[in-house]
Amino acid sequence: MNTLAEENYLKSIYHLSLNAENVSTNQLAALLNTKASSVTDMLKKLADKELINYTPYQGVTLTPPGEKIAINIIRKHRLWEFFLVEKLNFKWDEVHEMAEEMEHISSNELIDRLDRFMGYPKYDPHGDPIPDCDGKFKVHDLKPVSAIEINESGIICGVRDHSAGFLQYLEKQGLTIGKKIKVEDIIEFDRSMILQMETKTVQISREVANNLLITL
Amino acid sequence: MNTLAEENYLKSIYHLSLNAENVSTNQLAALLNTKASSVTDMLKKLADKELINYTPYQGVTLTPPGEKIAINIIRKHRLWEFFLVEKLNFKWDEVHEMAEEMEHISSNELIDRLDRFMGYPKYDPHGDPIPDCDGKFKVHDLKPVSAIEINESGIICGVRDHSAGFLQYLEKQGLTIGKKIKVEDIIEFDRSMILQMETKTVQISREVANNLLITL
DNA sequence: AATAAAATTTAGATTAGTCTAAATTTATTA
DNA sequence: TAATAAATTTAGACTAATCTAAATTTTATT
Repeated sequence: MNTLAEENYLKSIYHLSLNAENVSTNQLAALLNTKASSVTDMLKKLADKELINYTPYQGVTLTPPGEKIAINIIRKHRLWEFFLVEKLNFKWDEVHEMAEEMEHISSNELIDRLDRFMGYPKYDPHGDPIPDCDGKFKVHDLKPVSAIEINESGIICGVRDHSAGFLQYLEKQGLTIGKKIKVEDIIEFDRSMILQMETKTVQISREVANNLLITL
Repeated sequence: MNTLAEENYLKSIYHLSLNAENVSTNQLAALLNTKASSVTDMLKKLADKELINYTPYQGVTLTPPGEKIAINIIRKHRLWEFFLVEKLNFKWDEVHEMAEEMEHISSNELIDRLDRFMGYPKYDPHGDPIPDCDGKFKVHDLKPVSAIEINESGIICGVRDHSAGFLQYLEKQGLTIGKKIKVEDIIEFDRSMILQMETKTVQISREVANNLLITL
């Protein structure tokens, strides 16, 4: 098995890989709250284990075995988040830190049974897809609210920013997963958006619109 | 917060304290699968933190704060074991290793909610009492089957040996928590015992009888 | 293309937890 | 009670993961 630190590096490389071909040392250092020199050391170790492809100065990518491990950790993280919200009634902004610890519980049998216990959920409380026991998951393509025009509408299906502060703000505005919204107007001055919802109208900044994801 | 190693030492000291006033370095080394010299190092560290009372060569006891931490870890361990058996349908011999990891999930809010979710269970799958959120628990006094006479009876309420092998053996014989047994005979030669149960009669060795706990 | 800036790696040190081997203390026993 | 055995601690070393500071490589800019 891999150490906690190794698992966290693989997970971070996976996440950063979604936005860029090669993941850089500095990107990892920033995400992992560590120093670039520490990252370099770990990259060598992971490369020795053939979990990443590492060329000095050129960044890294995951090998297939490395990606498998990363996805398995993400599966665990999201299933535990689902458990915490659905079974223990935590709010969606409260579960991230706990799941950061729980994702390292090693047993796959445990996580598969947890999956069954909860009825094989497809999405976690933030709308992120939960990989199945073979690591497969739908990448339903979402767009930020900021990308749609006046009078277009969609259903809230995810967030880009997972910080507690952002999630709490959304909760307060009623902008939660599954809600239908329609763009009523866009303010020219700051491009903030006025959204029509079932029972009310809310105004959100461009920043918020960029981080709120919908399907049409 | 304390490290994983520290938590495991405190937990082990607690368990060993139940059988002896002072816990010795070698006892800890044996239980933790480590060397006496490693134990000494850790004892110094825990003494610095005032979690144990340590006098060189004389063994250790837990301080009140140390005991509180130990009991909290045991609470977590037993609640997770209960969860694994009751909600995820694991068998009683399968859950120990998983709970060894899960007991270190730090959030107390999480464990309190888990407790509520399961209806505040009083005993774990092996019959051990689960401390409540204030660390209190009943120490119902059990005796080994080997301590009762012919024609006396009792209800199985716990085990001394928690190894998977022993638990599997008990399961196969139907000697599980809650079952009523009566001593029908004791074989003089090896003091093995013949137990009358609801639907059948089983013979168990003295060794087994010593490790199977009942209430009268 | 030369130089400056940014990114990355290397070198050497640090901490937690562990180890072996040697030294010391306590317990046992002849 | 002196010698021996057992238990424990100390000394010094090791590994994983991190750090700072210096060196190197890549990228950007005149």
